[in-house]
Amino acid sequence: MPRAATLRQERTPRFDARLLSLLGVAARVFAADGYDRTSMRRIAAEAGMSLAGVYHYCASKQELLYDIQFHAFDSLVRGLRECTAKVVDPRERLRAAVRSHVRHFGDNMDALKVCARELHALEGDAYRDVHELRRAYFDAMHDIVRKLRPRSRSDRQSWLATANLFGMINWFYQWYDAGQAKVSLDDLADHQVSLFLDGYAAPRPRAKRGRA
Amino acid sequence: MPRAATLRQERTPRFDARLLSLLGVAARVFAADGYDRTSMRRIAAEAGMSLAGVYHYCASKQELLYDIQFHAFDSLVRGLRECTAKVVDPRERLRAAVRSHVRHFGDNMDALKVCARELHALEGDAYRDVHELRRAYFDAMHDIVRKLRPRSRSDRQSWLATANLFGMINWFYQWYDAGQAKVSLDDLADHQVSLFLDGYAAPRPRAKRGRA
DNA sequence: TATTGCCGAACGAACGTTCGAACGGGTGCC
DNA sequence: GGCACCCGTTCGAACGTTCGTTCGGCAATA
Repeated sequence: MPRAATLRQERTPRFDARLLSLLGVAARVFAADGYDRTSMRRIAAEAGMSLAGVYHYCASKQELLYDIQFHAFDSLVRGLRECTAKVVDPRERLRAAVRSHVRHFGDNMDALKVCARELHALEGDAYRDVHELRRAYFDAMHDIVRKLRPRSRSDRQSWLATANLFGMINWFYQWYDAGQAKVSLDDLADHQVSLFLDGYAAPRPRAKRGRA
Repeated sequence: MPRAATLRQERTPRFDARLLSLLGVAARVFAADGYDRTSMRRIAAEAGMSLAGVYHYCASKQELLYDIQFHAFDSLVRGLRECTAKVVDPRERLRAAVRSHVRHFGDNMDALKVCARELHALEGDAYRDVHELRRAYFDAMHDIVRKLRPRSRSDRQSWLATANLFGMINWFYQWYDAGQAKVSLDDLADHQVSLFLDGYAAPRPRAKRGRA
């Protein structure tokens, strides 16, 4: 399966728009019911077309899943680069990164659920492609975390911290309901950054960086 | 489906042992391939029995999943109570709780993966039962977190912190490989507790509790 | 007429589950 | 001891359903 096949070879604008809409429907149903429990017939029905009609826009069910995950991580990586490009202070870089992540997935929770749960449903090159993108995204975040404590010699500490940071900012798909949320996405991101940087027991003992 | 049906009505010791072994095989395969992608034929083969033989020990595929999740959370809740029973210091209570959690799932990663990913595969009463247990476990951990800052009026802060703590200590099934791990489970738990309590930017600014 | 968009109908495979029958070691009766 | 009988255990074979995918064809558009 070529990388992002359906997204690369350009068709008519109408075709691209319909495909994008189809991917949105597929992501929603995959997120709600799980990839394997979702039938192509269900996707077709929710997209308002026939079963065979779906196969006019994609080659297979797995390609739908691949496109969803590839697109999600691709725009995630690009968003991270843009958001942190002009920020130099390490703590503010982290805040920008987490805000980008949380906002991105909060606005598009379906894709996050699919990415978090259905990587293993991909096979062969599709798996490798998405896995590579995930790795690139992790490494970018790891770099940001590493610069928080530049004098730390061992990479293990920063690696572990990054893994746990991802735990925080990825797990929220399990409990965050964008519809009736009591906290905004930016507030959530700030909470997570402050938790990660200064901990819960001592929320603001450090005067080094003034955040009231 | 009655609560833990197959575990409650006691059969011969041989029966119970074989069922327990079957549940272990099922958890392993579910964790590796996902609940829906796993066929009963595959479970039967890995368990060394015939397809029909599996149905001698369980009523359905979903009951296998239910028993795995119920047993996991049940022993998790009980382990939490035991580990924190005699600890009074709030920080040490949290450490004991996280150690219990990480050790429990680190020794039994299959069950954690299944619990984290396959709750929605349960239906009806089975879903409600497991959901209830999860809620009870979360509430117990929330109580521990709350006592870290007793003067905090709002519950929202502690609730958010607990949710993010669960993100850390649950997400590690995504990257922790018990086989070739560079850190022990207890070290990982300590790292997570220290990260949660004091943050990454200031690893040990508090002299209150001395951990070199 | 040629191409694109789309559909109804079907195909082969795999699925979860069921059923009837066989095996094998106890138990009681002759 | 020999025998019938039961019950826990296991199995092969099948059932009905659902799945992903394909194919021939029909409108509409250019």
